[in-house]
Amino acid sequence: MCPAPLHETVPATTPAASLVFTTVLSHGPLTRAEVARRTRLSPAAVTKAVRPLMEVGYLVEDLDEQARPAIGRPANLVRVDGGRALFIGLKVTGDEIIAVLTDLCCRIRVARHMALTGREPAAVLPSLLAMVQELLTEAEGFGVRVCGLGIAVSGDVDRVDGVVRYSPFLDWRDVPLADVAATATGLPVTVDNDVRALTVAEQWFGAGVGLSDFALVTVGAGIGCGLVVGGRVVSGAHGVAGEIGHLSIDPRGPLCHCGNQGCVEGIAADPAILREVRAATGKPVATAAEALELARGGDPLAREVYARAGDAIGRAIGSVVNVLGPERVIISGEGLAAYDLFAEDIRTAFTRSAFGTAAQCDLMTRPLPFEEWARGAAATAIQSFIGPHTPQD
Amino acid sequence: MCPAPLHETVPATTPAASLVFTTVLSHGPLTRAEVARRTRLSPAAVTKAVRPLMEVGYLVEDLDEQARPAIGRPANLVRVDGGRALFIGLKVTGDEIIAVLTDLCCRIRVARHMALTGREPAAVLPSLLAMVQELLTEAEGFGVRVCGLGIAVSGDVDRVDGVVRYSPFLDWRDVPLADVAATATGLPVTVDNDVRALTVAEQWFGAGVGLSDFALVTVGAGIGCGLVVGGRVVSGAHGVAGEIGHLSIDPRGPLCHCGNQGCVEGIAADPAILREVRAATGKPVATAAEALELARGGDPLAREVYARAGDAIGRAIGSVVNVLGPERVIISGEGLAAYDLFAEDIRTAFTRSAFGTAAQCDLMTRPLPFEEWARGAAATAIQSFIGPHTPQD
DNA sequence: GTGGTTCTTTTCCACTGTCAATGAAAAAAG
DNA sequence: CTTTTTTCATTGACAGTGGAAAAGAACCAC
Repeated sequence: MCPAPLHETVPATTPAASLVFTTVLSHGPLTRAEVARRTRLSPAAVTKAVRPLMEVGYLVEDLDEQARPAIGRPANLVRVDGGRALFIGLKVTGDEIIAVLTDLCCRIRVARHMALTGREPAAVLPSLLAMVQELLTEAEGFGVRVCGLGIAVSGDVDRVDGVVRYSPFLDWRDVPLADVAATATGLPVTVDNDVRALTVAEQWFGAGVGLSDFALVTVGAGIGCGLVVGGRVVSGAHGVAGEIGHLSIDPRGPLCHCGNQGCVEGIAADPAILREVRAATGKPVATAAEALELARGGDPLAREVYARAGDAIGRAIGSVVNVLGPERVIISGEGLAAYDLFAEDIRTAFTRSAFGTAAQCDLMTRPLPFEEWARGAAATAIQSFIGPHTPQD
Repeated sequence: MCPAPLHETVPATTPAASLVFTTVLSHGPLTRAEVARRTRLSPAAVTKAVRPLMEVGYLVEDLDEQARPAIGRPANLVRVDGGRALFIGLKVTGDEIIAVLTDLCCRIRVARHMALTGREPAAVLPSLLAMVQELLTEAEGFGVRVCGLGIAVSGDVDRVDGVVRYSPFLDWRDVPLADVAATATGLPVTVDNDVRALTVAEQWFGAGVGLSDFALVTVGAGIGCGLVVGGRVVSGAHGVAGEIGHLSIDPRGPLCHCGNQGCVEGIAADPAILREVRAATGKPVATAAEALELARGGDPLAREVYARAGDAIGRAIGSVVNVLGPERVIISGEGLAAYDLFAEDIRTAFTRSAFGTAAQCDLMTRPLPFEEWARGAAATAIQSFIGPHTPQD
C-alpha cells in the first residue's frame, strides 16, 4: 500500500476530466462508453480523461465485474475509489457541532458530536477547530490525506468568500469562517449554508441524482428549502434563497416573529406545533417529542394541530412547485418523525395547490439523520476539490 | 452598399464569439478592453472574436465616438449594427396576432396586428403564416435578410422541439408549431412560452440587463411570471414554471377554476376584478376599463377590490422573492393600467412578506405594450441566431 | 521629447477535444 | 468453425481555441 503523496493533485483540471469524474461519482460504476453518452463527450475524450485520474488512483476499473451489452464487446466498469482521499464535513447547530470524516465518495467513515457551551464565535470556533484536529488525527489511521474541509452553517452565508454574513440562530454577523479555518488547519475550506450543503449532497449522492430541477424541503426547528434549478444549486442574488419558512400561506394565520401573519414556520415548525398543542389541549407539553406522543396517543386536538401543520407544509411545497416546476420534492428534517401524522395533509394540500403540469412533480420523503447535514458540508468540499464542471441540464 | 449575402452566416460559432457578441448586444457600445473584463476573456481573445463579426458586418466600430480613460490610449467603441439582420416576432393571443419586424438589436422596425376569427390551429396557422409573409415582403424594402422567426404562445410550450404542448387559452394540444412554420417559411423558427419570451427580451434589452436573478411578473387577463436564475431563464423540469397565478394566498379566498381557493389569479386578474367589482357595487360593469373608471371615480367599494388585488399580487411577489431571492422584480402587463390604484397595496404586502435579505429586492414597474411581447418572440429568435453562450452569473 | 498608462493587436504556443482508423472481445450468422 | 456484426476502447493526427507575452498605438503629464 503506497502512502498518500504529500501534495494531492486536484483530480480534474480540465473541463472534460471534471465532468467525467463528476459523472462517475454520481452515477456509480459506469463504462467509458456510457460516460461518453451521458457527458456528450467523444469516447476518445473519455479515455483521455480517465487515464490520468486512474493514474493518481481516484478512479479504478472494476476488473472482476463487467457490463455486458446484448451483443458486442463487454465493457469495463469505471468507478471512483473513495479511499484515496478524505474530507471533513462540519455542521454547526446552536447546541452542538456534528462532524464527519468521509471518503471521496462521500461515505461517512467517522462521525463525532460535540456539545457547545456558547453560541458566540469565540466559543464555537475553538471547539470547531478542535473537532477538525480530532478528525485529522483520526484520518492518519487511514493513511490517506484529508483534502478538504466543508462547514455548514444556517443563515446567510457567502460561499464565495466563505463568510457567515448573518446567522440568526447563532447570532453571528460577518464571521470570516473560511479564512479562520483555513489558516488554522491549512486545509482548503468551503463554507456554505446548511440547507444548500445538504442539497448538494442530495444532488450528487442522494435522491437528486440525475435531476436538473428539484427541491429539498427540511422540516424541523425551522422550515427551509434548498433548490436546484437547471442543475445548479440556487443561491439567489444576495446569497439567500429557499426561505419557504416565511411564505405566508394564510393572511389570518398566527403572527410570526418576522412580523408577518400565517408563515409556514409559525404553523408547522417544531416551536409552533408545541405552542399550538399546548394551546389546544391545555396540557403542559414541554418538548416536540411529548407533543408527538400526545398526538400519536390519539388526542384529537393535538392531531388537529399536526394536520394544520401538514396543510401548511403542503401548501408551501405547492408554491415552490408552481413557481419552479421541479421534477421532485424531497421532504426531510427532524420533523419527519411526525410524518405519519401529517403525510396525508401534506399530500392533499400539495395536490390541491399544484397547478397543471406542476402536479406531475414527485413528492417523496427521505429521513436524513443529522450526520447527513455534516455529510452535506463534506460534499461541498468534495465539489470544490473536483472542480466546477458539473453536468448541466 | 453591399447587398445581403444569400446565406447569412451565423455570427457566432465559437463560444468566445457568442459570448462577446451577446455582451456587446446587451451592454451597448463597449470597448474591447471592457468586453474582455466583463467576459473574463483575454483581450487577445476579444480582438480575435470581434474581427470576423466585423467582417460580416454584425459588429461595427463607432469611429466618431471614443471612450477616453483618465489617462492612456483612447479606446474604440464596438457596437452591434442592428441593420444587418432582421427578425420576425409573433405573439398569438386569443383575439389577434401581434407581429413585429425587428433588427439585430431587437429594435422594432415594423409592427402589425391581425384580428383572429377562431382560435383553433386550423384558423390561426394560416393567419400566422400570412402575417409572416407580409413581414417578409416588408423586409425586402430594407434589403436585408430575415434571419429568424420567433413565435410566443401562452401555455405549456416545449421550446426545444418547438411544440405547443397545451395552451389553455387557445385550447391547443401538441401543435408542432416550429415544424409547421419552418417548412412554410424556410426560416429558422423558435417557439416559446410568451412570458418566457418577454423575459428573454427584458434580460437582454430591458430592465433585466446585467442581472443574474430577476423575476418578471405580468398582470392582466392572467397573472404570470418569468424567472431568470443564475443568468438563465427557468423552464422547469416539465417546461412549465412561474405559474404564480395559481399560488394560493388565502385558504379562505374565492374558489378558482383550478379547484383551489384563494389563487392570485382568482383575486387580481382582470376577470376576477370585474367579478368582484360587480359583486361589491352591484353595478353592471362590463369591462376592465369600466371597473377601472368606477374605482378612479372614487367608488370606495370598487377601490377596495383593487386594494385586495394589490395585496394578492404583493403577496405573490413576496413568495417568489422568498423562494428565489432575486435582485429585482419587474411588474408589467395590461393590469398596470390600474397601477395607481394598487401600487401601495402591492408594495405593502410585498414588504410585509419578504423575509430578511429578500426585502433588498428592487420592485419596479415597466409598462410594456403588446408589441413588446412580440418583440420578446423576436428576442428568442435572435438568441438562437447568436448561439447559446450567454454570460452566466 | 520622455516616461507612464491604457488599449489593441500580433505572434507564438499549449492544450483540448474530435475524427477517423484500428484493435479487441463478444454474439450471431452462415 | 469461420465470418460478420456489434459494441467498447484506444491511438495518433489534427484543427481550433484561447492564453501569455511582447510589441505597437495613442494619449497625458511632466
